[in-house]
Amino acid sequence: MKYWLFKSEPSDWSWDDQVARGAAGEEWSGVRNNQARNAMREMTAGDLGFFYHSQKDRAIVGIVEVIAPAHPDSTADDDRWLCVDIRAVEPLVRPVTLASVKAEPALAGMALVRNPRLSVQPVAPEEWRRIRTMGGL
DNA sequence: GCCAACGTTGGC
DNA sequence: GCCAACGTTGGC
Repeated sequence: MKYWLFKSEPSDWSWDDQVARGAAGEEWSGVRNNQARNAMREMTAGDLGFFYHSQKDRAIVGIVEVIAPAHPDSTADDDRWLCVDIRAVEPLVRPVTLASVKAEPALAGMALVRNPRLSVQPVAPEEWRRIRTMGGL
């Protein structure tokens, strides 16, 4: 079981959009970055991830589950890009803001803090537990 | 709206 | 293969 973080602009694809897809989930398509692609390649069905809103919100708002491992991204014009399928599991009771992540020394190593532009990134188990707790779960 | 950080492109 | 120029992302 591994943990991840998926970043999205809510005006583009929001947590509410994700929830609306229900158990069928949705392809996490459109990733055009090698590091993010490599992260998705390591995912297996059953892995869990945080759903993060960038831009105006800047907060982790929910938990998602990987329901299909990496496969070619049909929205790409060549075959080197991949996507996984994810479904919404549950929202955080309280969103965990980027500011509160940055304020927590134990989370200073997260890619969210160190490399804000990486849209799909791994999360360490201890980071996962801490953010879940901060989010009221 | 601005700008820093990063990735990609293309000339050499 | 290097590196300058450019485009994009995302925090502020």
